[in-house]
Amino acid sequence: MIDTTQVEREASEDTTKETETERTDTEQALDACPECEGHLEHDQKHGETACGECGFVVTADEIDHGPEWRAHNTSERQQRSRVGAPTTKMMHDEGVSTEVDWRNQDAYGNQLSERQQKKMNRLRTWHTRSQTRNSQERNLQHALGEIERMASALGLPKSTRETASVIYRRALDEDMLRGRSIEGMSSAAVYAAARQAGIPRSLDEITAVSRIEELPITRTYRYLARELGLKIEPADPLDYIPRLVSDLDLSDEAEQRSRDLLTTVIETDESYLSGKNPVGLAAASVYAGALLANEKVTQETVGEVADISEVTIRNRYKELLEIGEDVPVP
DNA sequence: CATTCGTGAAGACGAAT
DNA sequence: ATTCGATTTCACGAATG
Repeated sequence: MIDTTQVEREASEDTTKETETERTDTEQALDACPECEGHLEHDQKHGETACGECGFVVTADEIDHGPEWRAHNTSERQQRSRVGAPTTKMMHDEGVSTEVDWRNQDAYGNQLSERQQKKMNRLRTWHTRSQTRNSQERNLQHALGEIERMASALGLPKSTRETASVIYRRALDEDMLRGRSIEGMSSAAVYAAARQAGIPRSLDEITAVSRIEELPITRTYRYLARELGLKIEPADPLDYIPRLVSDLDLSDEAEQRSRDLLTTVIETDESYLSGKNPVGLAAASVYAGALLANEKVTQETVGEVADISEVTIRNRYKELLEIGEDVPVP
């Protein structure tokens, strides 16, 4: 349950920013990331263009995420919300909190009129509501900010962020946060959401944008998946192929061959996936696909973009060709 | 010379006890 | 909590082009 009564705070922010001026409707501006050469993804909601790979933000529209409208119900809130906050700024505005004294006296100690008393009562009510009243609310704000930040750095679509938020809220409702870090749970939620959405990001990638180590993330994720009964298929290697192909600048043909190879292998032996790193499998099939399409890539480079050792690529690659040798060769 | 291939030791992880 | 089995990684050297 979310307390929807939150105080708007646009008043303090609209002075400096020109807000959402450029609303480029280009879904994805294709370009290369200056950091890691990964492909860039444009996030029009936030006016950011960030690398899908390393999270490097190319054009940042400052921290202002546009005007905040009042949201009257939950769905509106989800659509319009800047769900928590542009990260840091809001987080520490805990420091500027105000107190409304409980006594019905003015600053000089005079009793207030009845009318004034009523007014003060109303003020108190709204004040406590507006303040992140309990630890859960504060927790949630912090977490949602983090989720937003990480998802954006990973180039995940809006729907996935919402999934992550929902997962996090469920975890919070189930009181699963005890003894666990907000960061860990946020990261795990993002990871889970990405997998559910079929656009998996490997744990390494999550770790790269998270503020904590991989271990607590995996632990929390497992716990999360178990307790919440998240039905998550084991990551499908096919889902990794497009990204690898684009990172390696391979042709469509190579991608198609990779897919064909991988699907036939999976079909012939369902159990083949068990226990194996899906990224490794994807990388191997991409490598094989590139070779079949007569495009040159080394095991090393494929391993680099996939974050997989060449040895693993070798092993998988060998097995792939054994099982799926009936794919057409030019 | 660069790339690929094969190997054994060592670590990491999940499942079972 | 420990142990076991499978997988992955690392480091090296050999083979191949």
